[in-house]
Amino acid sequence: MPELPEVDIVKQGLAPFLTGALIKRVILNRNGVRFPFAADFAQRLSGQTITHVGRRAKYLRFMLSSGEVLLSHLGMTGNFRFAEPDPQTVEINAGFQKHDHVIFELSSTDAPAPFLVYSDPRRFGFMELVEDVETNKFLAGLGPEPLGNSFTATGLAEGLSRRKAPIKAALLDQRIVAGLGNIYVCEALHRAAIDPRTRSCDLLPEPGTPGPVLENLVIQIRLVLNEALEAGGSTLQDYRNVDGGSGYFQHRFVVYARKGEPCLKEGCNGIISRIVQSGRSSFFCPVCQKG
DNA sequence: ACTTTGACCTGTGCGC
DNA sequence: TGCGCACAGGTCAAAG
Repeated sequence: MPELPEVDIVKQGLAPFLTGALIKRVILNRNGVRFPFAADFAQRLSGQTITHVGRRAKYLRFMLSSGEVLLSHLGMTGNFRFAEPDPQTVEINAGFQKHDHVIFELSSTDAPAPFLVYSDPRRFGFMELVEDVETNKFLAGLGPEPLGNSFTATGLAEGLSRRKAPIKAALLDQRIVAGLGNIYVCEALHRAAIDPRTRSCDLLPEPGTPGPVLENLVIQIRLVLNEALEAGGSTLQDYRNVDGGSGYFQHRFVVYARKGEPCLKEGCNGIISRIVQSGRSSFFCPVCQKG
């Protein structure tokens, strides 16, 4: 899926066109994606104006004039695009594609096309209308934004201090830090020279102090996310920005998907390994990534 | 309380 | 060419 940088690029692509746009109606091409849509989902959206488009962790948040918020998670393969209906067809949803599940008809002065289409082949994403963002179950337990001021080495140390799970699994846990996924955890751990199998609690020199290793890890997480943002995110297969374009950060992966290739760290002669942790691939250099 | 595993889906690429 | 298998950016519920 889109991780934090990709979701943010989507937000940046949507915000200029959706802010102030009126949702004239919503067409659902199936009952739900990952979760079923509420029975009145389309009806509650119709007639609303989008007042703001934001992001929290990997969630998009569309603030509505009603005060409700449309929460959208892209899962692994979710994407938004603007589309024109086929003028030759009578049916409103003709001309759309197999996995176009939700179609918003907009009244917007400057959107590239009058329809905003949510497409998601694997249907791991979901959309939900929430009345109170503060108490929403998906948002309530999230950890700090990794690019925000509340993400600190001290706070990270607190979260890891009693954890015996590998650091790889802990950084994927959105309650520890919110927005990282498999790619950027692999890349950040390589930059920080940390073996992904290291027990989280072992990264603290002593309980209560983050120490230089976690201080550096925080810096490296921020760096890799910022570099990915500047590159427009990473495109593997499905991820596309709102314009249908690719990101470019995949060309700058140092470990992810590089099994068997040489480590690119200056002076390191290691070969990138792939192991499975918590059912996910971890790529790392066994030579320069030590606990 | 913490950790791991299975489940949810479709598509793609590879070996045979 | 076709088939089966492994794998893919995520996260939740259930089981250990």
